[in-house]
Amino acid sequence: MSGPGRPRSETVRHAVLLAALEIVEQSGYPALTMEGIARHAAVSKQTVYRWWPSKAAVVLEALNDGAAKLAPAPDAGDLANDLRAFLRRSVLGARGRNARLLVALMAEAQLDHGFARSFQNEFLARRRAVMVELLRRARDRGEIGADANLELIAELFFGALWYRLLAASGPLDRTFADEMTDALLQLLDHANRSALRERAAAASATPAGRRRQRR
Amino acid sequence: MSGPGRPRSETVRHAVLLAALEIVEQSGYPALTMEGIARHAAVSKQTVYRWWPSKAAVVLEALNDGAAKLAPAPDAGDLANDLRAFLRRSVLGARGRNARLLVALMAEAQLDHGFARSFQNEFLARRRAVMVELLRRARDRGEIGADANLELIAELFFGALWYRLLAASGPLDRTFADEMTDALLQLLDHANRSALRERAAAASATPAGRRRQRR
DNA sequence: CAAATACAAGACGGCACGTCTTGTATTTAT
DNA sequence: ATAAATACAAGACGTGCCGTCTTGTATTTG
Repeated sequence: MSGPGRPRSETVRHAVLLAALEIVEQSGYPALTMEGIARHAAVSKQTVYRWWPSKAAVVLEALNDGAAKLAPAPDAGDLANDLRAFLRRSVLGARGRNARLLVALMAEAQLDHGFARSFQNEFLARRRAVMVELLRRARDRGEIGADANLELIAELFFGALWYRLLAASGPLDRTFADEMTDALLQLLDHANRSALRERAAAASATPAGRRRQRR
Repeated sequence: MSGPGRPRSETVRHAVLLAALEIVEQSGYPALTMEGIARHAAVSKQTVYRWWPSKAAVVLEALNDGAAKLAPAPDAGDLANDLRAFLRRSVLGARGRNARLLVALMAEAQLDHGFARSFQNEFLARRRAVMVELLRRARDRGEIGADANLELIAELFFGALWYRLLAASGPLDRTFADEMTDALLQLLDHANRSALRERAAAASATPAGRRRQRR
């Protein structure tokens, strides 16, 4: 399968990712340089450039490596509980060391168009997709009106999350996650009621089933 | 009033701000350097460093200089119309050249803690404050329940706005502004109804199991 | 005139950039 | 075994910007 030639060293790869994380931890992302990564990893500079086009690419891979696989959304079959769990996990996962890495990557994405593409496709869009999938399941179960703009709902959440990360406008705690959950549920509930109202208009009145069904 | 010594040259100040804008326009923010600013403005490098600590500070001043004064929120005495107008203006004002400057400044704020303070205090917080003030007036008129979390509402909007700017998740058009308006109005409307319900709840015990309470 | 401040011009060492060169190590195909 | 192909180490190289410093000139107030 793999052609001729010396295979890529997994040891080197890990050393580079680890070095990047350690430098960021000790000196902050702005102090991270390609040269510094190579030095700290005891690796040739050329080798770093061979596999990663920029320090941001290194950090992104380190971050994704740490998260291993993209955590799937909870699926207990109940919108309110699933959404609450997902938002809590997302909010709490964007603190501490991860917060430092995330804001650095978002900053870099604004300054490097090439990296921006990777970051949007391999990170931001995927996170939104997980949440939209969670919402879509609820919609298929009939918990949400078919007219709900799921993408916009996801954007509202990730927008607020990133805004707190980038603008330091407030804490990223469970209270924030739950306030967001309540707000989003309310928006979705409204869409649901609208849909019900329309459906009811056709087949006489089932008066105001204004309840999200709990299983 | 001003002490002895040669006064600061307003000509030089304008030349520096203009040079920064032109360089960003022509070559992009990453290509902007303190040296380049000085060269392009035909000004001594030392002079630039005397008045601005970083290129981001130059750009921020250029941006604020362009906006002249912070545009006040519309105040026609009607929440829905005022909010819609404000969001439309905010969204449309974050496009084109401004978009390039804004994302660059947000990026820089993540990499430079000193600049982050200025940016948050002299820009982000002020924009939020204008919107919160708009909402507060509506609350004083009784259009919004007294328990509504106005700061969170403002965060939802600016979060989504910045997310579209930074993550390129969708267009910054009037449709987006109006969708946001509808969503926020709905959240505020709910708060209003909650307040009414609580006031009326003195008479009847609330049966409903598991109601989301606002804090 | 003296003191104080602003500005011009440019030198300076330091550092990271990204590329290039040279040599060695490790794998596959013949 | 040999050749081809690829990975890696080590480091030189020119370029550009960093932020500071030096020297000299211009402009204002007291």
